[in-house]
Amino acid sequence: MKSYSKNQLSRYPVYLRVLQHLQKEGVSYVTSKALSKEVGNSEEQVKKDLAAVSLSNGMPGRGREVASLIDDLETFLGYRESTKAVLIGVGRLGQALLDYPGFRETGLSIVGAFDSDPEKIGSNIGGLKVLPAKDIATLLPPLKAKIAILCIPAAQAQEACEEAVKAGCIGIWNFAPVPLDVGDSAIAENVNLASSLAVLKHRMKSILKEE
Amino acid sequence: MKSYSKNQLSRYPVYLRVLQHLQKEGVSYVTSKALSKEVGNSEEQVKKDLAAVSLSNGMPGRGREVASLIDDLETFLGYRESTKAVLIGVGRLGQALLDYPGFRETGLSIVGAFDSDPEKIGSNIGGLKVLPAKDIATLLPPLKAKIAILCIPAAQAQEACEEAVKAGCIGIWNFAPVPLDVGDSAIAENVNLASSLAVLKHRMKSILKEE
DNA sequence: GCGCTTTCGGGAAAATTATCCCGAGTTCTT
DNA sequence: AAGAACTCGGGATAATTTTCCCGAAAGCGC
Repeated sequence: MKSYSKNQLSRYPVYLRVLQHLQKEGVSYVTSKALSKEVGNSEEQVKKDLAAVSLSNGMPGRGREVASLIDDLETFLGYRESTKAVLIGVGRLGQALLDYPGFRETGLSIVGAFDSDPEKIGSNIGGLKVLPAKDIATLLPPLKAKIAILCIPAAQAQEACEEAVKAGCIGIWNFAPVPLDVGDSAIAENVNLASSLAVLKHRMKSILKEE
Repeated sequence: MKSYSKNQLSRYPVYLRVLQHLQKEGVSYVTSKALSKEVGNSEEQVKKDLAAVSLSNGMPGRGREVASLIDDLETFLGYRESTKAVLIGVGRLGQALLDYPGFRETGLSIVGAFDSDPEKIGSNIGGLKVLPAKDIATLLPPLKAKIAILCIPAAQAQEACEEAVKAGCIGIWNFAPVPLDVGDSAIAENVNLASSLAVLKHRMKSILKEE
């Protein structure tokens, strides 16, 4: 079976987003070249990426059918099937994620929220009743969530991660800025804003120097 | 001059975070092997990464000095100097970022907030008075911000991006899920949650299959 | 219908990134 | 104090990722 690098996987949602936008504008065929302009990658990379997940072929001289590309990408990315997740840590960031309407179209449905703050437990945030974090072991399994979204301070992340994995989660979406040890029975994906910012700041230096 | 790949740059804040944690625990020397265990990368990669930004050498048989590594990393990452930024779009996510205390230690200071919602304009959020987005052209330049943090819906991102660049920003930290065209005089860095989630979901498949 | 242009597909080459490996120097153990 | 065990640094090797390139096929203009 084909394998996909992290970078390559990251590009697919971008293609999909652009294709959906094109479709809304009534475009029904698109060339790799045109798509590469939109997303900022090279034409060859777009071609290889699409060929790797698309069942249909492009037409020489015309391009690829937008509708079937969207089909293929949504299927490949699992947008068509629902994946259940729980959110751990209902702070500002956690609330922002609960509120984010875009998750629905990616097939992610947040079915539970946990927090350790007594003031928040029991309250209703984003349509979910906040559950006590200390009872994850008993309250999480019945929710059948496969993903745990960690929006808690770094100091508590490892512990929460372990509890979530024990409670049946196989994916940890980690927004805390620390590396996690998830063991072999789960996957961790980190969203590290400090890393993203480091890349931006370093790239900015080259512009400052040129001027 | 040495160049750094995006992935490599992303790793440095992770090293730094772990080193700071070790220092708090009273550790003064660390080996590449020990550090590699903490961050989950290979030992060789850690060695190369650190050698690329560190002025000091490690001691065979003993490792590297934690304090000087922290020094070197903070300097390299620009944590020691303040970088000014404005935030555009004070929704849930924007407010979460305004609130995030971790930015201060990375040298990022948010000096202004813009929104187009009349209800929000003029209100005080996170210690900043929200300014009208339509007046970015005149209100942004005096703030001397080099970075614009875009927390707005996809449909408005490109326009806001162009305004920010025109107003003097050379870095666009884009939280909208669309690729931006920033021209040659600026750098864009995307935080695309859909991409991150796509990576996680795809990796999770391998675990589901094994069982 | 017939060239001309465009675009695809995929093999080959180039570039980049990560890993392997070994000599040299330092600490630890006995 | 001498040998064993680590660890660093950095060159060499391997793997991966990206780019280059060309034949074939489809659309377009005349």
